[in-house]
Amino acid sequence: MTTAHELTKNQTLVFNTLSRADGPLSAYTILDQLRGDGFRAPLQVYRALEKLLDYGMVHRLESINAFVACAHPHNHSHSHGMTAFAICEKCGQVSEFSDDVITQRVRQWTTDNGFKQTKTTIEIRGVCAACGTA
Amino acid sequence: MTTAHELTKNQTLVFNTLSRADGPLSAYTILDQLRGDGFRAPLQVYRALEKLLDYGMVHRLESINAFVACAHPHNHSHSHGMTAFAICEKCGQVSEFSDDVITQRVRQWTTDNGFKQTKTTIEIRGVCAACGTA
DNA sequence: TCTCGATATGTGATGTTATTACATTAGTCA
DNA sequence: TGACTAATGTAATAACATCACATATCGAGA
Ligand SMILES: [Zn+2]
Ligand SMILES: [Zn+2]
Ligand SMILES: [Zn+2]
Ligand SMILES: [Zn+2]
Repeated sequence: MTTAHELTKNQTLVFNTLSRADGPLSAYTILDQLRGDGFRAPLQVYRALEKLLDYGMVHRLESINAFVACAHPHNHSHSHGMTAFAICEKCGQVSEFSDDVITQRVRQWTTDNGFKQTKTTIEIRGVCAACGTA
Repeated sequence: MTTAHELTKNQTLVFNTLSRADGPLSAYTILDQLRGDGFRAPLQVYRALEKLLDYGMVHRLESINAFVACAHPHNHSHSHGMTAFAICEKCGQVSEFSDDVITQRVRQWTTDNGFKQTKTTIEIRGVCAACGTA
């Protein structure tokens, strides 16, 4: 079901920047990294991000105003469930996972309450195993 | 276990503003509503919000950069579980709830992965029952 | 091939959200 | 009193995001 999306030049540049990064980047950090490629304005980044988010290739981390490449590069659908993120406040590493039980419980609540969900954000802030023992 | 906190003047003003509102407010909206009470700068709002968040009297909605008074005004602890929010994109109404199963599953993941969580954000965006049938 | 419409891009200005830095005021307690 | 802490006031700045308008690119059909 994974549709291959033909990325435009700017989308490719932004996606590659995120893919190479070892953690989430802010839009302005991406902009700075792409100055050498001709990027001059935030909108160039935000427009590319908008598409990449649509395609499911990138996620937005609401709690830190940053963006990260999807951890499942060959399966951009996330068709079955909601995605959760654990964000380390020490090293910035993000772990992406999904949990069917959580997905079901959220769906249960929305069903029970007549709420039509369009997007769900689950972000766990804290300290990762590596940083916790360091 | 609910500790009564003595609020300062600014904290009281900000909390009352949020309590009277029928939905979440941005810090700058709060500021505007408090101009008549002598508020002149964002920091006055942010400093009060910081304390109110500490006390658990107010929640920050990460996905919309806004703040809302806790829906459980006489029990600011949230001691037992994580709080989730359903945010209507039509009318702005926020429903606050907590689900033990979700809390347990998140804890399970963090335990399994050695992740020390400090705060967890769960926000469901969509359309509430009232707006969905309107 | 030409024209049209849709999509993508370039650019400056502006809007929105949050913090830094420093000065001042008010309460607490030897 | 003096010394300390918490709270407040204010200006400036930083960080994040969008609007408005111009230009470019590309493909479907006349
Ligand atoms: Zn993903
Ligand atoms: Zn870490
Ligand atoms: Zn609450
Ligand atoms: Zn609604």
